[in-house]
Amino acid sequence: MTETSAAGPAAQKQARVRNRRGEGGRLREDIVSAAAALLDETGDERAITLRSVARKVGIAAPSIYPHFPDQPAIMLAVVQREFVTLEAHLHATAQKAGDDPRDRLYAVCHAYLGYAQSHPERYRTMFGGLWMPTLGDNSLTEKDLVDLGTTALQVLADILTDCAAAGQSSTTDPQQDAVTLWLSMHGLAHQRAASRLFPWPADSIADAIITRVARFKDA
Amino acid sequence: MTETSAAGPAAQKQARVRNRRGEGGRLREDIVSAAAALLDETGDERAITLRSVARKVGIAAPSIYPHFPDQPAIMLAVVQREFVTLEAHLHATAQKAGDDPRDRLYAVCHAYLGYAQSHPERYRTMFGGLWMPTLGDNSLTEKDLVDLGTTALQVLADILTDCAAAGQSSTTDPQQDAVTLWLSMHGLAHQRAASRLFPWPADSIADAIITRVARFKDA
DNA sequence: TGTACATCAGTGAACGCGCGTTCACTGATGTAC
DNA sequence: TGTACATCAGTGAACGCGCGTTCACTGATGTAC
Repeated sequence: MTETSAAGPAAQKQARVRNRRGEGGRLREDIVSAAAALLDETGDERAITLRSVARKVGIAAPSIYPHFPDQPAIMLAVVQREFVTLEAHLHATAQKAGDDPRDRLYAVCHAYLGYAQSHPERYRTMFGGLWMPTLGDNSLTEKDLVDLGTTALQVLADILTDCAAAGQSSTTDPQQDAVTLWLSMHGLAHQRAASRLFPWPADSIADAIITRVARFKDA
Repeated sequence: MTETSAAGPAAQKQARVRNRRGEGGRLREDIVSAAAALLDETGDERAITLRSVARKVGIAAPSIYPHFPDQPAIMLAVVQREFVTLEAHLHATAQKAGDDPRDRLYAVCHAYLGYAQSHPERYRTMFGGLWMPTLGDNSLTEKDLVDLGTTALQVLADILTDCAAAGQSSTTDPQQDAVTLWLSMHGLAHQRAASRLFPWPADSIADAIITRVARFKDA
């Protein structure tokens, strides 16, 4: 989860060189990166306009149109890419965490919370719901939205199934308990992303939630 | 939690009559009500502009200024009023729920979730964080923001203390566990408010969370 | 009781700004002959 | 090998719109005399 590929040269001022013939599609990636960078910098989805993104990339505003039909389409692309990044991060964490399912569950949950904490603006946007206006006013489809995040949820469900198989969790419905667990993590992650002013208790609060919601036997 | 006082006559078209002398302050309430109504209707904070609020109230745009210095000040007033409503609702629910602390805790949690479900746009705005731009760009102070929601949290903490005293919960730190419980409820409430498309499990999910996070002894 | 007047509760026109979107265009570059 | 040309990757000017904000104003109404 480094920043190297995401921010890139799109953040530069105006030294942008035109893509070679046949490589015009690269601009699409630059546009998405610029929008993500703008989100990180301003912390406000409202700052992501067609014109502000174009300025950030270093192109004229109409140059967006061959790549995106409207502003919500850019937001969707940002959010989709960010979900892929998050899910890859969770998968990698699960791999590294070793064979014990319980350890894996803790590791993945903490990785999830860590992502939200290091990219609060992106997290807020991904789950905030504001970037997706009324369907029909724009180019977004219902399927675009339903698909988001299902992979991340499945990672949790799979590990919870392993916990049950290993006799570590007393869950009888890992799929449902994974949703429950995610919802609890989301409450913590979202409030952290939304408010620095909240009366935060000890860091161990995450473990306290995981232990109990995952039905670990020593809870 | 009826709508009678909140929506009021401000929703009308253009039949607005000028307030009597000395009662100009009433316009302030009408402005807040109009902003809340606009939020319910559009589901989008971005739709709440000085001009759109003025149109909704049936006044000229500059008439806002004697009552609010800027748009964030209107948003703060909406959110503050909504928190007062929510907290009154929780208090009333706790009163009605009777003497058993455990029953009271379930009742208050369900009342909280019910509020979020019946006013998803308001809930999202109250906790979404988008309406509060960088402090310093506007008339909002840090204290304005910290104070929000502390009463609601205290309701939970008080009941959890009662649960412990009655031997129903094994919590040793009701204040911290109230925060934990609220964060879990918030995850559920916020995701409900943000996405109708989520793969929602059974309704009993709320009880499953409450029982375990509140450390009820039969969890 | 009548009347002058200060105040209150707003209005209406105007400004400059950034926005999304359109249109005709330009200049570099790969390709067909 | 040279050259004409189609295509690609964008540009620049312009439009109408809603926004926040300013300014001088208006007309009703309560009040002092």
